[in-house]
Amino acid sequence: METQPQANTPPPPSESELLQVRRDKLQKMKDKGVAPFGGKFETTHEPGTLRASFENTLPVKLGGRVLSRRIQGKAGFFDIGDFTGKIQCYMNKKEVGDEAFELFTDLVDMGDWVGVEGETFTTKMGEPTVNVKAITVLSKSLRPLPDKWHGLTDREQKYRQRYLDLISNENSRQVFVTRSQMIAEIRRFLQDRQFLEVETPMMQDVAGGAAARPFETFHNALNMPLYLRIAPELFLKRLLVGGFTRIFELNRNFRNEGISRRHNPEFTMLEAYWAFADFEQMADLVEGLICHLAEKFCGGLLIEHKNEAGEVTRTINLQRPWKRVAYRDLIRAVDPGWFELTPEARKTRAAELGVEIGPNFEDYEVTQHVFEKLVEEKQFDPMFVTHCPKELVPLAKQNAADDSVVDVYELVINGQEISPGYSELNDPIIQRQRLEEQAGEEIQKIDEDFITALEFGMPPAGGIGIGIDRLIMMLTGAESIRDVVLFPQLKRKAE
RNA sequence: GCGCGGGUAGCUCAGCGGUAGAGCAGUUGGCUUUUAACCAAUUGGCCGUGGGUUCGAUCCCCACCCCGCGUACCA
Repeated sequence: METQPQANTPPPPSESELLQVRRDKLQKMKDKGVAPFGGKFETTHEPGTLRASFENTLPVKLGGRVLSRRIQGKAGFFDIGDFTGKIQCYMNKKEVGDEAFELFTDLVDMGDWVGVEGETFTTKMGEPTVNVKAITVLSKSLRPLPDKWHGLTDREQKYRQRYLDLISNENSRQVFVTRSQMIAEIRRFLQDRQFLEVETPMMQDVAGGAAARPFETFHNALNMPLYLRIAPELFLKRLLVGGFTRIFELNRNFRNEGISRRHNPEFTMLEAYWAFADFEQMADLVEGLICHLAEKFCGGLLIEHKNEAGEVTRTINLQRPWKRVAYRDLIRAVDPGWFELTPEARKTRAAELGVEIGPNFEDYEVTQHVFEKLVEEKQFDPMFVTHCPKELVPLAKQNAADDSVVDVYELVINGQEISPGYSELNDPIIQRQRLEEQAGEEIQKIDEDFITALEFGMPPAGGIGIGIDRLIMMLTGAESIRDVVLFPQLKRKAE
C-alpha cells in the first residue's frame, strides 16, 4: 500500500463550525459593547414559580436559560427556565426597538442565560407569557444544547455531564428537586420530634459499624492511615453515652465494593438513635416517616413506577399497618422443613431452590442467601422482617426468649433493603464477644474506644438506618441509584 | 471477573461489504400571538481506539477503552 502524499493529509483539527459560530457571536457582542458574561441582576421571580402562580399585567424581572426560540419576523417567542421550571417570553421589535430585538435574534442563542424585564400577559393560545421590554445577556453559551425535544438520552453522558441532563430532561430535574425536598422534610420530621442533628467523623481510625471494605487514605501530618467511614453508628452511640438521647445524622457513607444498579461507592445514610426506645418503636417511627413523605410528595400511599412509555410497571402499596414477620417464618414459608435439615443438607436444598451457594459459606449465610433471593427480591410492598439471626447483626440486642436471634427489623420495600432498625446492644461485655466473633482473625478491626464508651454506660436505645438513595428510588420510581445521585461514580474515560 | 447489548453529525436515531443518511440544532432568506412554530435553501462525520481479512470495511474477525443490563466476588 502506498503512503499518502503529505499534501493530502487533512488540516489540523479545528473547532467545529457550531462552536465557531458561537465564538463569533461572542465577539460581536463585545464589539457592540454588550457584556457577554453579565453580573448582578436583581430579580422579582423565578421562571417556574412565576408560571405556577401567574397573574396578568404583573411587572416582573427574572433570569433564566433560553431553552427554545420561535422567531417570526418582527416578533418572537422564547422560553427561559431554571430548576423551578420555565416560562414563555415574548419580544416585539416595535416595542423594544431595533437594537434590542436584533441582539436577541442575531446574537442570543438557545442555551444563553438572559435576564428579562417586562410585564406579564396571556397569549391567545392561553400561554402565560412575559412581554419583554428589556433583555440583558447574563452568560453567553459557547456550546449547543442537547436536542430540545428528545433531551439527552445517552446514559453515560447524562451521568458524566449531569448539567446537560438537568437542563434538557424535565423528569431528571424533577427527581433531584424532589430528592432535595424529601431530605429537608426528613430533617424537619425528626427535628419536630426533638431529635438533634449531629456530625461525626467521616475519616476514622477504625472503620466500624458495618461489614464492608473501607476506602483507605493517609494523613500526612499525623503520619497515620485513615479510613472513610462505612457507617457513623459507633460514633453516634458514643453520643448516647454522652447523654445525647435523641440524635440523628444524615450524610454520606463510603464502601469500597462493587458498583451496581443498587450500589454507589458513596451513598447517603440516615441513622437515628432514640434512648429508651426499642426496635418496635423505631419501626413505627420509620413507617410514619415514609408514609409522611409519600403523602407529601407522591400524592398518596400508592406509589406507581412507570416505564419510559409511561405505562405503570409496578404499584407499591404503603398503606398501614405494614407487615411484620419473623425472619425464620419467612424462610419456613419457602421451605417448612428448612431448620430441621443439617447444615450440609441446607446447602443441597438451597441449590434445589435455585439459589447459588458459595463453597465456603457459613450455615447462616446459606439461609441468608435463600432469604435474599426468594423473599427479599420478591417483596415489593413494605414488610418488616424481624428477629434475624444474631450473626447477621452484631450490634443489636439478643432476644430475651431466644438468644440466637436479635431484636431487630429489616425493612424491605421494592425488592431491596431500605432500612434496618435495632434494639441497640448496650452490654459492653457481650458487645465485645459479638464483635470478636464477627472479626475472627481481623481482631484489630475492633474499635476499642467504642467498647470503653459502652463501659461508661449507654442507655438502652432504638436505632435505625435508612438508605436515602434507595428510599428516593422507591418513592420516585427510579430503576437505578445513578438516577437519584447527581454525580454517580464512573470510570475515568481516557481522552 | 464472566455473559449479553450498545458506542455513526452538537443532540435523537437509521444504515451493517461497494462514493456516509434523516429529524432537531446551526447558517441564509421569508414571516408581528407562536409553542416539537411554519415555508424555502444550505453547512456539518478519524462511523469508540488499535490491529487484521478483503480489490474495497461504519459493516466481517481479534484485542482494547467506555456505558448499560445480568451474574459472581467483596459479605
